[in-house]
Amino acid sequence: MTPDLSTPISGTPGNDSANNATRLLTALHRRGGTATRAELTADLDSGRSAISYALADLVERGLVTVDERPQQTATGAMAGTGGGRGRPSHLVSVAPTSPIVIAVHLRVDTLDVSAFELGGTMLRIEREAVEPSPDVEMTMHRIGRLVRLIAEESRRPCIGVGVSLPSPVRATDGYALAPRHMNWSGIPARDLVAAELADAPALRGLPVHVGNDANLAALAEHVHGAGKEARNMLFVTTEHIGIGGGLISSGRLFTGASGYAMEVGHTTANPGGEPCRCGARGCLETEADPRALLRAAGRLDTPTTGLEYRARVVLVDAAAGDPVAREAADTVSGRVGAGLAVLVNLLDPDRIVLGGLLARLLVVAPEPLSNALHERSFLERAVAVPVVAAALSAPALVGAAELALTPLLA
Amino acid sequence: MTPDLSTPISGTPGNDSANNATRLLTALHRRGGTATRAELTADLDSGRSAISYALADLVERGLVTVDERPQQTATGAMAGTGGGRGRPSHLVSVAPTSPIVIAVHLRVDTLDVSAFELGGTMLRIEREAVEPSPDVEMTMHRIGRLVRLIAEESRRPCIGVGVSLPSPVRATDGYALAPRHMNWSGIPARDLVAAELADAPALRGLPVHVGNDANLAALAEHVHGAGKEARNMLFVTTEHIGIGGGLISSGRLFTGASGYAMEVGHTTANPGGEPCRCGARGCLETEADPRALLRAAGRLDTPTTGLEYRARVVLVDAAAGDPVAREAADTVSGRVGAGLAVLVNLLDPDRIVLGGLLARLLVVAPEPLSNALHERSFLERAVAVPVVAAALSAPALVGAAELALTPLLA
DNA sequence: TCATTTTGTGCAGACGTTGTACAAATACAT
DNA sequence: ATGTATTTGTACAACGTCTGCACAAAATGA
Repeated sequence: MTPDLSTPISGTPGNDSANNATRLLTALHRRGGTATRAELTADLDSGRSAISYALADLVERGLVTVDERPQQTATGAMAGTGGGRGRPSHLVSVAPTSPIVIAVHLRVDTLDVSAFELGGTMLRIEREAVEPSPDVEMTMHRIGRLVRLIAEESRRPCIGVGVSLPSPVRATDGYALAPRHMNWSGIPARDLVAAELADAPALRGLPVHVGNDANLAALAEHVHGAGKEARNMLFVTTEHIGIGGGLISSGRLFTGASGYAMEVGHTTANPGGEPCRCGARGCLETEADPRALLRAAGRLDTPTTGLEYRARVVLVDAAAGDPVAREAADTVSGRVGAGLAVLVNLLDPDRIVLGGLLARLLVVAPEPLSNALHERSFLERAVAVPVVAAALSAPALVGAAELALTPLLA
Repeated sequence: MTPDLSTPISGTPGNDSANNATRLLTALHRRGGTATRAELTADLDSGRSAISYALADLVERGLVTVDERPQQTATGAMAGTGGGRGRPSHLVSVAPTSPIVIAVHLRVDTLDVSAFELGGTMLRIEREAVEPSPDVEMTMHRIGRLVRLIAEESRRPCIGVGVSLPSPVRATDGYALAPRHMNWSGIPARDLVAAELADAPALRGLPVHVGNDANLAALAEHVHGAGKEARNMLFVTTEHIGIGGGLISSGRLFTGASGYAMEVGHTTANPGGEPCRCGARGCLETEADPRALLRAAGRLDTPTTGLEYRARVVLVDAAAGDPVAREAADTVSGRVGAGLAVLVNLLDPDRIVLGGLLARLLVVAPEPLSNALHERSFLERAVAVPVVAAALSAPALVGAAELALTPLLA
């Protein structure tokens, strides 16, 4: 049984995308793919019969299944309900026949390709190592091969491919402007990936969505991770070299007009600090990425190999009591706080999520960060923005899946 | 005939606000209050009968009127249509019985209170001078008196009051955190204005909306001014002291989680410049507000009187050939460009609108600004963001009206 | 005067949503 | 066991919005 997506998941005959069926599917997705009918009814705050109607639609399309008699555990307690009084609620789940998406995440040293279903569940992942400064064409071939492999072996309809790249990505055509540290000058990423899919009849013409890695990580943390409850979430991360950022505004990913928004690397974190390639001094990128931490710890000898790992070691040493490492962690932590303050003044988030090395830094040295944030930001006088570490292990990959799922949930 | 707003301008029985009637009203509003049916049909791209249906609703409610026989001019050309072939389109206008809103704009030296109707037409304005460091209670009384006066004399139903304040405003309760340069410490603005309305039976309980002046100016320029075509518009302005900003994201005002977003005054414009009250150096606020221009021109003798006017004189002199004034204008212009570059890297707007003194500066000295913007911003490599001067004479006032109208158009 | 073009209207039908009343399924007290 | 309270799912009728089609209306141009 293949799901029927030929007709739009309607709404008013015309152009309404905020109908109950779509909202229901979105609510189920945000709950991780499994929820009771009662929970979904509460999420949508409509009547129970509205849910019946919408649910029937989704079931008929093969997108969800309803278990009317949730399995009783050995003790007799219900699986889905809280165990209260009253008739136990049916359990709604993503159907095993429901469509999947393929997510691709290209990093400096690894390539991840993965299948996701509704709810954000990762079904399978393939990881390959990437050599430094890889060949564009060969990399695209490898992406294409893995996507085809996973899509075919999954034996489920695939409705889209999401690609996460370490580069600003033009929204109109998925062109990657400047893939960071790949020695690539700019590539028409969406078209290149789409061309790879043209070889497989089943995948030809499949929509390909491309996004910036940090933006997608922000999206993922918002939907499934540490920013679930937030509606205006600022995400900042660092991996390898440079700083990436993403913003969720009113529950939606803030992309800017062209898709280049939230290049936070050149926010001032330390006026009069190290000179940056952008011409200014003391940018977040030069003061708080793995290189900066290694430099502060006096360990920046071999420039560009295993930066992130070696920076993590500094944090481990700091936690273990190494005074030099501790000093370095505190210094960088303060710089991060100062940079975040600038962003808070501009963006007024209700939550800040830190990813990559910054998440680990937050655990090892939280005080300098929050102190600097409080001192420097005007809004902190009125609202204390919680700063938390990211919750997902592969946020950009999940975000790429999220991107490919949006047409279904929009 | 008073318009009937008791039932929601429906849509689906439940909670749909994106129905044709509302969309039609919004389209009419954005066209300035007058449009042909054909134009509205195109704006909504639905069938003609859908417009018929929605329009009948709005006419019945007394919100709009339809002129079926648009006046022919002396030459015989139609007023509304382009004069092409075919049946001429009916002319749709905001009804003279339609509701109005009252807009209030409090500045350091003036208080404006004004009536607006749908379409953004200002019906009447009352302006009073405000003494430096005014008494809060007295100022609120004056606001209340003018609002009641205008609302009563307009003889039309009033559906809301919008208030623009030179302060960050908390979204939840309309509390003005720190009214700039008023010597006020923070006031529950919404409640105070609402209390003033309680005296007049006709206005009691009327919704009061409070917003930051720069945010509201941004909103106004987006809907009726220089940012009409933009969907991601950055607005920056300066009046008297300090720098204000606002952002339109995907066609909607970006407020942040609490309403404090876009405090752009402390964006770095000149690393190592003048020390700022925020602790950093070279903030936009210290490098590009009227004081900064006066300082650069060597005319900052008497600190805080008529700053904006005297700064304008500097620009006039610069345009007339005064070398010192010219040098000052060029310097400040470059600083503005550098500050905008930081914002462009973060926010990726498709248009920048400058208001107040910055609009005049843009006319007198555009090159240093655009050069600095191009040099410093990464995105400029890919997209050249147009920078234009504001088009409205009282944008914050119009924005306050816009704020009060949103419940009708949402 | 007639064809062409563009625009408004009437009408029937479809569809999503809701509210109400009722049935089903549990926990808890007796 | 039995009944009551509580919570949840379903059937059904009604409503209101939107659409598409066919037709009428109002202009231009040959």
